[in-house]
Amino acid sequence: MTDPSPLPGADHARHAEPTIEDVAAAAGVSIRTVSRVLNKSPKVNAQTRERIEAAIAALHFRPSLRARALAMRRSFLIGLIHNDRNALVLDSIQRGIVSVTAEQGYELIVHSTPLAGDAAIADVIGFAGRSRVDGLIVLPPISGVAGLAGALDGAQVPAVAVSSVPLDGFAGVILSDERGAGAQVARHLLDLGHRRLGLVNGPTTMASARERRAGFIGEAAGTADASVAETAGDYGFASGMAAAQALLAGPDRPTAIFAANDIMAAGVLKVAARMGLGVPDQLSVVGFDGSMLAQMLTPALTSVLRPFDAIAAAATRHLIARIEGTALPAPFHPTLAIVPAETTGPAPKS
Amino acid sequence: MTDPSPLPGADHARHAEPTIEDVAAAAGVSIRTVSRVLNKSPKVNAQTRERIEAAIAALHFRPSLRARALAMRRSFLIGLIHNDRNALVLDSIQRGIVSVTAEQGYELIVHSTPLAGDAAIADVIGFAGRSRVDGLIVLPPISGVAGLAGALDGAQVPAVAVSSVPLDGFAGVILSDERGAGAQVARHLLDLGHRRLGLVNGPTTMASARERRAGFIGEAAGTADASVAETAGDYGFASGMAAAQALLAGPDRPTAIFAANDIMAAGVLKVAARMGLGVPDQLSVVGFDGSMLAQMLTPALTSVLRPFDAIAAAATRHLIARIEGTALPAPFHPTLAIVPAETTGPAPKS
DNA sequence: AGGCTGGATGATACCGGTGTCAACAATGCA
DNA sequence: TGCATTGTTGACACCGGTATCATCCAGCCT
Repeated sequence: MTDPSPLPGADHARHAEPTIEDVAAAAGVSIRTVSRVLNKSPKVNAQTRERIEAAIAALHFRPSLRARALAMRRSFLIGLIHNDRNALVLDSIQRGIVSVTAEQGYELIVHSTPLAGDAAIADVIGFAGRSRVDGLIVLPPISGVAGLAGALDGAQVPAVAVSSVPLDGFAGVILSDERGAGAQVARHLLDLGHRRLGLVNGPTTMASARERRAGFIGEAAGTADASVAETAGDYGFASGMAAAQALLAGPDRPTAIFAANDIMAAGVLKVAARMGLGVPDQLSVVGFDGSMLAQMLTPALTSVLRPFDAIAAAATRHLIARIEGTALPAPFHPTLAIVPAETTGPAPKS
Repeated sequence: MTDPSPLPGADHARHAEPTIEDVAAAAGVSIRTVSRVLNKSPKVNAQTRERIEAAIAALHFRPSLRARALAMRRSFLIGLIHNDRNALVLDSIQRGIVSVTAEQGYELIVHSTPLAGDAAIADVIGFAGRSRVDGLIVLPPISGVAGLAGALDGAQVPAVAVSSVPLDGFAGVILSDERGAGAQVARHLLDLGHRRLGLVNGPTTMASARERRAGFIGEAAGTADASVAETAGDYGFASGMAAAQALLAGPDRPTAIFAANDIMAAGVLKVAARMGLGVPDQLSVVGFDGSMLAQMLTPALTSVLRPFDAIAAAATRHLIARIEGTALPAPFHPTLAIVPAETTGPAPKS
């Protein structure tokens, strides 16, 4: 059949994986027909199909992702971009992504960039071009970098952001009620009798942080004698401590503090301890994310649980649908629920 | 040159990335010569090389990883396998890996398996076969699964374990002095005057945990009136709490507890707080890993710092050297140093 | 019976690179 | 000047799949 040329360079092949040709020979058909079976084409005789499937099983044949990718001009690779140094939830997110990619025939390729700003954009575009991913999943905080979505769009790379709210340029895939969650927290604290509230904001560049703030402040405004003292935070531990120090310095310090993520809340707890403030007796604290950190802190942190694995899975499904041009799934509305733990209690009498 | 056949199926190409052929045309050479430049072959005239490199730069050409992979029968993909649900350090590890893969022309592909035991082995082998990775990096705890190394070996997949000590079947790539670190912890506590020591072990199936224990107990044995009470742990938070409850129940409770990782140490702190034991006044606690959790706890946890990013980078370098058949780098000996924080202090008088 | 129709299958080009080997020019040496 | 040698370069097959198109074979119609 083929040219009887001596095979060149000897066979230093490590894998010796069977190829589609081996399957075709075993089943007595052409490779094209095997290919049809692999792609579930309906135009194959039932008996032929069975014969081929038997051969595939017997040989433990797995089609080479890269040969297929080359021919189809698609890589079946989904890229994940992250640059968070405090990625408490990275594991859940990857688990959620892989659960979907595995069932849809994709693989997850990860790029963790140490850069920020425009350099990060260049790095991401370079990664996408190099690895030829079919699509990209972008995590905060890099997903909030201005211009990233536009750059990806320009490079024709489908991308979704694992973000709770629509991000500039990114499609709104996950629509969680951050505002409502912020309101829930305020309501929880108000119901416990707190009136002087403290807020440690997330980065104001992030829409989700702004939403949480709006919900929290809006709910508090509904109670006449309630007030909110705000401080800036950047989701980092140090910023949580700094914010707490600022909030707790004066005489009319808040009796409850809401931090926009668990990490900053941990910083608040540390400052409270140093100041000798009992939690929750003298100060209540609420975090956000429901990460494992919340449970591991002492006292256990009251926090708003976000189902990261489900969120990541939904983002992945959306991305794959976009890549394949199939019907887009409806936006995913995760439930954000406050999980009361040990850091919230009735407001002190004083 | 080529057949003037009408291009089929129209061009629904999304990327429109330039190919090696475009570069060759722009530089007025054959694709083979461009390929030589890409592979840094010395057999190219300096002027020709410059011309080609200029064309590459002008066209923003990036060679397609998958075409190259197909031709070279290598994927340039390195797989990372993890199954830890409490991956506090996953981020550092991925950052360390990517810092090396990026500079060596590889990409990182991640598989997170929800399975355990033999099913996990099958899952990993399936992943390796499907994605055709050139090599695999395996994280604990799945790296400790009996038979995994053998299975990978049988499948001809080069693999390294990011493990501190030689693991059954895996090459000893990282050789950290876990025993010495365990001894350091004991010494620290003995120097502070503690004599009744508690130990929350890691899984006894893990060599690194056994080493830490041996070092800790060995060092304590050198002090006549010192004693060590041991309990079992599985690196999980709940097991840390359970162990602490067991250790602290009796009348002659230890005045210092060493937990084999930070997560279990957090559990110990929580139990101590519930029992009203002041830390470090009545009880000292030491963790292991030096994760960000240690700093975020209150009081800040004394822990043994492990440079996970450097460890992961070293493992990656070793793996790539194995893949490419170049000289293996010397085993990496990371320094494990105890970082005193707020959870250790002088033994109580009593 | 002959032509038409549609389903099943195969031959062959192609995806974008690399490996092999031959062709060719320039150089060194006798 | 003739010839071997070295340095550059290109033609072509190939990696393992998929896409296009042609072919073959029944079954059906007039």
